[in-house]
Amino acid sequence: MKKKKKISMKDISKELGISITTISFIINKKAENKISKEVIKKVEDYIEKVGYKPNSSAQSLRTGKSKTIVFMAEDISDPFFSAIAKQMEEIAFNNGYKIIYCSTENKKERAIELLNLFKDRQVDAFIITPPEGFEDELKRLIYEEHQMVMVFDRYFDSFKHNYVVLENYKGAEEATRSLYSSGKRKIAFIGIESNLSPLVQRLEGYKNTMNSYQLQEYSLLIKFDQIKTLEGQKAIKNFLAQNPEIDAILFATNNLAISGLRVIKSKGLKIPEDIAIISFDDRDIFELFTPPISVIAQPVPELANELIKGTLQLMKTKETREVFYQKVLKGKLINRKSN
Amino acid sequence: MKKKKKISMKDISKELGISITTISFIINKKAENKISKEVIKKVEDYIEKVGYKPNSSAQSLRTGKSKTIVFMAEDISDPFFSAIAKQMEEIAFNNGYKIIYCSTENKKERAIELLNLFKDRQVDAFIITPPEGFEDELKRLIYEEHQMVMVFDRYFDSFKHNYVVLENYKGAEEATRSLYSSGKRKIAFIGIESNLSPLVQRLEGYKNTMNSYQLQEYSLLIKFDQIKTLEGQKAIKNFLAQNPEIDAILFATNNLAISGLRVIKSKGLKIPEDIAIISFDDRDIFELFTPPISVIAQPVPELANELIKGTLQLMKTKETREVFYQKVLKGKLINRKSN
DNA sequence: CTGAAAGCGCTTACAG
DNA sequence: CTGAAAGCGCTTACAG
Repeated sequence: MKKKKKISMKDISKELGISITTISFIINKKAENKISKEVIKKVEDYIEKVGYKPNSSAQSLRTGKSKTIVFMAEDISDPFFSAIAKQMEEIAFNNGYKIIYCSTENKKERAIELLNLFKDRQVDAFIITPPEGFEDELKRLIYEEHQMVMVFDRYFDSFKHNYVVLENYKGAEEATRSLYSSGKRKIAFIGIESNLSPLVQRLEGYKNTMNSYQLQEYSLLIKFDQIKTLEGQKAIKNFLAQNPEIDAILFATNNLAISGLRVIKSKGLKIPEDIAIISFDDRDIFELFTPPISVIAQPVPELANELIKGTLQLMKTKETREVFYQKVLKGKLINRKSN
Repeated sequence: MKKKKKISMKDISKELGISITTISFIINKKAENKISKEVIKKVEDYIEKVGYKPNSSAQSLRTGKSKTIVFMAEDISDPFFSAIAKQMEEIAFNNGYKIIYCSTENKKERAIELLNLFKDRQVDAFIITPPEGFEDELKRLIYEEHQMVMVFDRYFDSFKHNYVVLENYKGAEEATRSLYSSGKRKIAFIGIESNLSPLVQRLEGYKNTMNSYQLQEYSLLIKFDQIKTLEGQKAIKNFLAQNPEIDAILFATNNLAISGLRVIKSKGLKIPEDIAIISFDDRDIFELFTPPISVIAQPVPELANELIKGTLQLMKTKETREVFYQKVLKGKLINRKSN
C-alpha cells in the first residue's frame, strides 16, 4: 500500500479537466440546475473513487465558519453531562460539526476565562450551562458579541435567549406528592444555596406543594462547593439531628443525595421506614443502592437531541434574531424502593 | 460597548508600521535575536492591548497542523473515560490543542468508520483505545499512514507503538493474594472473552497466583456485549449455581462487578462472609455500596497526564520514528469492606 | 535586524 | 452551463 499524498481540488480539476469552481459547486451541492448531470456525475464518481475530502481549515478560513461548537458544561466528568455530551457528539459529527468540551465547575470566573479563550478562535456556537452570576456575561455574549448561544439546564428571565431545560417545578411537585401519598408528613427538602433556575424551581415546587397540604416545611440549603465534602455531610447530619421528626427527604440533585445517603447510612436509619427518599437526576448508583432509590430522572436522550438539533437549526437560520428555541422537557418519577 | 471587528496581522502591521513578517515572528517566538527588543515590546504591547488572537484556520491551512487531537475512547460516557477526558482536555487546551472525542463501543467496525471520518480532516494526533481486532488497522495507521498515535488502556505485542496502560498483571496478582489472605480458598475470576491485553493479563495474574497456591481455578468469561445485560447476569448466576463452593470473586472490570453485585444481591449472599469481592476500576458506586466494595483503582490523574503530556511531547519530536513512549502505571488496591 | 511576496486550499462574485 | 481570479489570514524561504 503506497502512501497517498493528500489530494486537493486543484488535482481533481487537472485530472478531470474541469474548473475548480465547478467542482466546488458540486461538492457544496450548489450545482442544482447550473451544472450538467454528466459533469456532476463525473466529479462525484471521481471524488468517491479517490476518497477526496475538502480541507476544513481552508473552508473555515474562507467562510469564517469553523464547524465547531463549544459545550461548556458544569462538569464534563459528571455522568449526567457526559451522557449528554456523548449523544450530542454523534449527531454533531454527522452534521459535519465537532464539539469542544470544557467544565466551568460552576464558577463564574472560570467560565469567563474559558469564554475569552474561545471567543477569538472561530467557534460557530456555544452550548452553555451558565454558572451562578453569569447572567450579564451571557447577555453580552448574545446581544453585543452576537454569538450563537444555546443555554442548557438553567435559564434567565431577564432577557430572551435560547434554552433547553427540565420542567423542574413540576418534578419537585410530583416528588413531594409521592412522598405525601406514602404517608409521610414531615417532608424535608435538601437543596443548594443558589439562584440558578432549576434550584429555585425545585425548592418552589416543594414549598408550594407542602403549603397546599398545609404542612410544615423543612429545608436545608447547602453551599455549592460543599455538596461533595464532609462539611456538606455535616450540615445534613446537623439538620437531621435538629429535626428528628423528619420522615422523608427530597434531594435537589444526585450529588446531594449521595452525600445525604452517606449520612443516613452512618446514622443507621432505615429507608424508607424511618426516612423516605427521592432524588433529582438518575444515576446507576441509585438503582444499585440498598434499597434502590427513587428518582426524578431527566430525559437525557431527548435533552441531548433538542440541544444539538436546536443549535444546528438556529445556525441555519443565521442572523434572524427573532428565532428563539426554548424547550422545557418533563422529568420522569421512577418509583423504586425508597419512597 | 461597540462591536469590534476581528483584527488581523495586516491591521497590526498598518497600525504599527511594521511588516507582517516581523509580527508573525514575534508572535511565534521566532524573534530571538533577529528582532530588536523595542520592536518586540511594541508589538507585544499592542497585541495585549487589542487582544489580538491569530486566526487558527489560517494557521492550520498554512502549516498543515490543526492543533487537534482525537480521543477515541471505548465509551466516553463511562466514568473512567470521561474522567480521563476531562483532565486531558485542560492540559491540551493550555497547550493550544483541542480534543475531539468519540466512542468505539469496543466495536472494530465503528472504530474504522470513525477513523475514516477523521483521517482526512486534519488531525495532528490520535489517542486510541483500540477495540478487539483493531490491530492491523492500528498498525497501518501508524506505519503506513504515518499518523501520530498514542494507544491507551491496552497494547499489542506484534509491533512497536506508543502506549500508556495499567500494570494489569500485578493488579490481579495483588487482588488474588488479598482474597487469599482473607482466608478464602475458592476464589473465582469473572472476566471478559477477549484478547485485549488488560483482560488477558488480569486473567493471567489470577491464574498464576492461584497456581502458586496450588488452588483450583474458577473462571467465567463473558462476552463483551453481554456485560451489562440480563444474559450477562444469567451467566454469572449459572456460574455461581454450578460452583456453590465459590467464596470470593475477582471481577475484571467495574461493569462486570456491577452485574455481579446485582446477582449476589438477588441471591441474598452476604459480602464478604459468604462471598468476598474485589473489582478492577474504582467508581463512586463501589464506595457507597453496602458493604463498600474493595477495588484495584486506576490512577486516573497520572494516566491522563501521561497520555496527554506524552502525545504532546511526541508531536514535538516529529518524524523521529524511533521515539516511543511507553508507560505502565501501577494500580492501587483499596481495601474497603468486601474482602 | 526587517520586509516583499508566494502560497496553503478553499469559496464566490463576476463574466461570459 | 462553466471558468478565471481575488482573497480569507497566516508562515516562511529568500533577499537585503
